[in-house]
Amino acid sequence: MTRAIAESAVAGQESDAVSPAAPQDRSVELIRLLKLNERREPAVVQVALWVGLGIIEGRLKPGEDLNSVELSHRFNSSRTPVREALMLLESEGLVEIRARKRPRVAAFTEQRVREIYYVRQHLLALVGELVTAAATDEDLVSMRARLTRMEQDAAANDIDSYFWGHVELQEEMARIAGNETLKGILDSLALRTLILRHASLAQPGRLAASVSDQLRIFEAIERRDGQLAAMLLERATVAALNAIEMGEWGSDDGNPVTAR
Amino acid sequence: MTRAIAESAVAGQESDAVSPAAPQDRSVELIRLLKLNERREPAVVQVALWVGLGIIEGRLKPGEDLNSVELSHRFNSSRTPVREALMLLESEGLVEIRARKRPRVAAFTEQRVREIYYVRQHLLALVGELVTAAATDEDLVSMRARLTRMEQDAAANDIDSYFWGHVELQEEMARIAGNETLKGILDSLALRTLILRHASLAQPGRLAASVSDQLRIFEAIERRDGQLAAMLLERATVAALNAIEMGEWGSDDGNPVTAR
DNA sequence: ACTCGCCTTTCTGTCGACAATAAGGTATGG
DNA sequence: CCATACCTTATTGTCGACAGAAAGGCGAGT
Repeated sequence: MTRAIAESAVAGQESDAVSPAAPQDRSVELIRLLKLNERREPAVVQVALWVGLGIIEGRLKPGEDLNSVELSHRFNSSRTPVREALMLLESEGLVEIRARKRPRVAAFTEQRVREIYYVRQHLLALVGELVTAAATDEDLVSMRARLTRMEQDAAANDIDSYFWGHVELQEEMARIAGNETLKGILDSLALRTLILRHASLAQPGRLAASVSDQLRIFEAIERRDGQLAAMLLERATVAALNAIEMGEWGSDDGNPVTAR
Repeated sequence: MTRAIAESAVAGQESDAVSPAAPQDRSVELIRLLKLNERREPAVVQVALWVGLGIIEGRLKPGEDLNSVELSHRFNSSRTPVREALMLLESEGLVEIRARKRPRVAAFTEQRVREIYYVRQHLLALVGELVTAAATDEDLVSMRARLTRMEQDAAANDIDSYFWGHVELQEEMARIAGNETLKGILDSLALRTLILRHASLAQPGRLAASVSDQLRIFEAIERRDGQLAAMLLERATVAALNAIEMGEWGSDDGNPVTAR
């Protein structure tokens, strides 16, 4: 029996109480990322959020079993909505479901992470160009406000809050870019790397570097220099990958990774 | 009650018998595209294939209701596997499921199609570069063989067979490119446009133009000119979109669409 | 004839139960 | 002591039933 789930939280409804800033903001954001807005059967959403957040925050480890009967007990429901929630998470790459085997928390190879960042890098470049062309003055104001908050988070060394602010900023840029398909793909890719990104931000100096990158990107957009914005976004993405690789696998040397 | 499903096929197992060439090849290809290999509960696969093929072939029209109880009767199963199959198709964008409403065949706006092609265009350019760098001699032989078959299909004006050959060729290129994530995204995008692509190939001259495009792309790969391959793939994708837009919405003028 | 609201029917989401299968543990043999 | 085969247990996938929500039809009122 998999006891890990039973140990890792108590009530099932409120397993937060960890972060000081925004207790349910991340749930709201995750609901958007998982597209749970439309498909809002309460039980399904509840399970998907708890498991999804658990994976992203590292409470549930890669490869760990996700026992559907135990989850159903935890949420006082039957296995049907649990299975549905797990399938939703599977479609976003957070969970692996193979026939007749226990669902597991998805595990990435280093190769897979490189792949994701390679695609992300190029898609974010597209976003950079599109967002520069499409951003209204209000959009710029909104983005600037977000950046200010992120700067404050960074100054306070509040990694968690900065992290989610960063996620929301990229989501907003994708929205402004006006290509829902592109946004959906980026959301999906973002989800798969959330846990890694979160960890990489904890590295010394990484937070400051990220803030600096985001500021330069915003300035390029503000000056309507789409090519520059695209290039900066691309480089910032490569930098994020490098940070992840150093943190996660302890890159033997400091060579920048040429994402393939 | 939705009678459409009941009318549009009889047995539920074999609803092909339409094309002369490869009766189940397209099922095999669709199984790959829908990633049903690993998740091979027979009932689920059966339903997903029947509905998915129905959507792609146009047997099931956009917006049409997908009554789960009727589908379960059709396949002598309960609604559980049917629901699961529909969720799989939803995650690939072929079906829309909203809470407490009937699942429907997904309907695209023209805007959405443009979005998809905009992303596809850029991702295929990436594939062009990667595949040129990574293709072994055997890969080239295999691609050449595919192209030969496609030429024959085109000469025989066998749109259906050419169409699936084209799908398989792009799948193979993505595979050779060696980025599974990229391949997965392209598969997903491809699925959503299969029905449109199929229709657009029926336009006079479109088949020949497509063959010509594919040949030039292959030659660029063969000569290891990645940049050219990328550019040609991008242009071919734009051309495909133009064909779709003319066919589907009867473009008022002949101006090439600048995919946005 | 047309609109609005009620009522019936149909369908979805959920549940607990059951058979089949995988996982894990135990005993057996080398 | 380790490996293998068997057996027990736990877990999955499926089913039919049921409550509640949509959808559609019907009638009353204008």
